[in-house]
Amino acid sequence: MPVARILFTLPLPEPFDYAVPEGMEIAEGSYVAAPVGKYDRLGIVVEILPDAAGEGRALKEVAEVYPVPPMTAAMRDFLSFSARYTVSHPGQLLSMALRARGGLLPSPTETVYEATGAMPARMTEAREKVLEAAGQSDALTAAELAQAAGVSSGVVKGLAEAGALRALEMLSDPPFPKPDPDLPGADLTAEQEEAAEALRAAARAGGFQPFLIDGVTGSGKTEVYFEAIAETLKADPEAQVLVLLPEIALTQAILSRFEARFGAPPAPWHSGLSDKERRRTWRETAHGRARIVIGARSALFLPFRKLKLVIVDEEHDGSFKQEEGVTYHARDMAVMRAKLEDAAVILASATPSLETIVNAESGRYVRLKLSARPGAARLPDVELVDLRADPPPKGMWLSSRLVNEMRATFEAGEQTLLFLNRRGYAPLVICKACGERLKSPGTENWLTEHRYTGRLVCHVTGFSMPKPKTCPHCGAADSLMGVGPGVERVAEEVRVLMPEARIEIFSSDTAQGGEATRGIVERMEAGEIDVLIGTQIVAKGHNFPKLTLVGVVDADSGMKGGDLRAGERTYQLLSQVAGRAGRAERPGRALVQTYAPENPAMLALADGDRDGFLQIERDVRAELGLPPFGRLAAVILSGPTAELVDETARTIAELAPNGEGVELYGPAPAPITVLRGRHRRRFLVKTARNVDLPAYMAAWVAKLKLPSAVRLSVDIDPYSFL
DNA sequence: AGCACGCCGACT
DNA sequence: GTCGGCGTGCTC
Repeated sequence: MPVARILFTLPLPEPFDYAVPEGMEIAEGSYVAAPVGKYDRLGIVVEILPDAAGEGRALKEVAEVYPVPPMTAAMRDFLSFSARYTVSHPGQLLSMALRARGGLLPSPTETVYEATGAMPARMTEAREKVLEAAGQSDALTAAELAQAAGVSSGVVKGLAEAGALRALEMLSDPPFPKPDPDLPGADLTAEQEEAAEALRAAARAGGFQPFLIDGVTGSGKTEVYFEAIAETLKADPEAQVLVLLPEIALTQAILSRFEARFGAPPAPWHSGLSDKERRRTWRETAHGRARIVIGARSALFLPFRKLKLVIVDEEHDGSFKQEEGVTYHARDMAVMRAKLEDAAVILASATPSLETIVNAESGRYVRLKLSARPGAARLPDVELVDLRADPPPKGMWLSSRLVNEMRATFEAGEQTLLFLNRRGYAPLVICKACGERLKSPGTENWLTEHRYTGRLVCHVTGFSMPKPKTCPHCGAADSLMGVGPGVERVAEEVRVLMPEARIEIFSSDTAQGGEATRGIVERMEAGEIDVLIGTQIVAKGHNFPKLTLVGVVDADSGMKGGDLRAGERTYQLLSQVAGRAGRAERPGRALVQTYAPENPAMLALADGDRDGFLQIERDVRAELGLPPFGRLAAVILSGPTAELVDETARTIAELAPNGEGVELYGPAPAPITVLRGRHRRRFLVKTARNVDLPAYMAAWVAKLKLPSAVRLSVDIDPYSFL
C-alpha cells in the first residue's frame, strides 16, 4: 500500500504518514481527511511515498479524499515559503488557504420555484401575491418567494401542489458568469496604449515578470491593467487572474467597472462575505472556473489552479500589511506568489512605496509611467506657510494666510479640508499649578483630552478616564489644561473664526463604523459641509468635487515621531488628500503649515517633486540601513504581568544568536503596551540586506522555552514601530 | 489544536 | 477521602 504524507491544519511538528486504502484516488496536493488522535482532520497530501514505505509500521488510513482538484505544486511551494518567511507554522498557513471548508464539497442544491403559467383552480389574495413575485424575478426558494410576497411559505407549497409553480433543483453556489475578454476596452491615449501593450506582450509571453504602473490619480491605471487581464484570459482559456485591493476599496463601484469591461462581475473575496459566498468563491477558484478574483489581502491564499496574473492596486496602501496572527505584507507576498506561479505581477499606485520605487529603479520591476490625462483632476498647487513668519495667535493653530483662504473658499461656495493627524482636543494635559503631565498608568504615554466625551484617553493602550476636577498630583482645583492641537480644538477655532460655516470632524472617534463614515462622506459630497477637519481617515478613497482647499495644520508632526515611514506617509497622505481637491475647472490648492519651510522634504512637497522627495527619504533610509536597504523584524512578547514579560524578555535577549550584520534593539515597551489585558514588550532586529532574517529569527525562536503564560510572535517587516 | 495523563489544593 | 486546577506530552 502506498503511503501519503499529510500536512494538517494543526500545529503538528511535521507531516504525518497514512496508508492509502486500495482503490483510493489520491495525488500530491489532494485535499484529504485523516484521523489524528480521536478525530478526522483536514489536510493536504504533500508527498506520496512508494509502497515499501509503509512496511512494518502501523499506519492509520486516509479517511477521505475531497472532490477538489489537488492543490498545485506552486501553491504548496508558496505556503512553505510563506511559513518560513513569516516564521510561522506550515499548518497555520495551510489553514489560511482553507478558510472556506464548505468549498471542499460540491455545491449543495436548493429547491427553487418558477411560475408554470398555469393558474390554480382556487385563487386567493396570498396566492396572487406569490405568483406576481415569482413572475418578477428569477427562480427563488420557497422562503425567499414567501418573503418577497409577504406571505408564509405554506402558500408557495400550495401553489406548487396546484401546478401553478414548478419546483427545480438548483446549485446554491452556482459558477460565476464567464468574463468575456473580447469586449472592447476603453479608448486609450498613446501613453496608456504603450503601457498596455507592454503588459499584453508579457501576458502573451507568459512567465514571471513584475511591473509597476506608476500613474497619478485619473491617469487610467485601471483601464491599462484591464488590458493585461483581457490578454491573459485570451492567451490561455484556463488562465486565472487575481486582483488585490485594499479592503475599503472593494466597493460596488469597482465591481461595476469590471462588469462593464468584461461583461461579468469578478468573484469577490473579502472579510464581509457570508459563509456561502466565501465557499462559492473558494470552490470556483480551486476548480479553476473563477477566472477573475478580486479581493482583499487574504485572497492571496486562495488555491488557484492556473494563476497567470496578479495585480496589486494601490500597492502603497498600509492595509496590505497583516498585523495579527501570521503577519505578512500582501504586496511583497504577491510578488513571491507570482514568481512561484510563473505569472506576471502588476503593482499599481499613484504614490508608490519607496520599496517599490527602489525595485523599479534597480530594474527588478518594469516601470510604466502614466501622466495625468488632459481634463483629469490635477494635483493641487502646494504652498508652504512659514509659521515663524505668520504665527497663529497664542492657543490657536491656524495662520492668517490659511484662514483668509478658508474664508475666500467659503464665500465662493467651495469646501475646505483641514488635515491634522491628532484625534481629540489636546494631545497633552498638564496641571497649571504643579506642572504635572498626565500619563497613562504604568507608561510614559501622554493622555489626550477628548472634550466631546469629557474624558482623558490613552491612544496607545486604550486607557480612559473622566477628566478629573482636581490635579491627581497636587490636588489643585480647575488647574488641568489641554496643550497642543487636536481636531476637536481646531474645529473650535474654526467655529469662532467662521461662525456661519458648517463644520464637521472626521476621525475614528466621530466615524465609528461604516454607517457614520458614509454619513459624513455623503454630506460632504452633497455640499452640506463647508469645513471638514479630519485625521488620516480622510485620505481614504473619497472624491469631493467641491473641495478646493486643503490645509495641513501641522506638517511637521507627520515628519517626525520615530516612525520609519512617517515622512513617506505624510507625502502619500498629502498627495492623496490634496489629489481629491478640485476638478479641471476648479483647481485645488493646498496650504501646508510648517516651522521648517527650508526642510528639503517640505520643499520637495511644495514643488510636487515626488521623485525629489523620495530621493531624500531613500538617502535617509540607506544611511540608517533601514528597509529596503536593510531588513527588520520585530519580536513581541506578551503576558499577564509586566514583571513576567520583562523577566522573560531578559532571558530571551541572552539567547539571541550572534550574527554577522545583525543588530538587536530592546526589549522596549511595544507600540501597543497593553492589549486585551496582556503586557507587551518588543525587540527589533535589524540586519543587512543579505542576511537571511527569517532563518535567524527561526533559529532564535527554536532555542526558547517560554513560561506558558507568555506568548511570542514574530513580525517580519514590521510596519508600525513608533 | 485538542485531548489525556498527572500531580497539588479546597470541597461534598 | 475526591473534584478539578492547568502544566506536559502526544497525535502517523
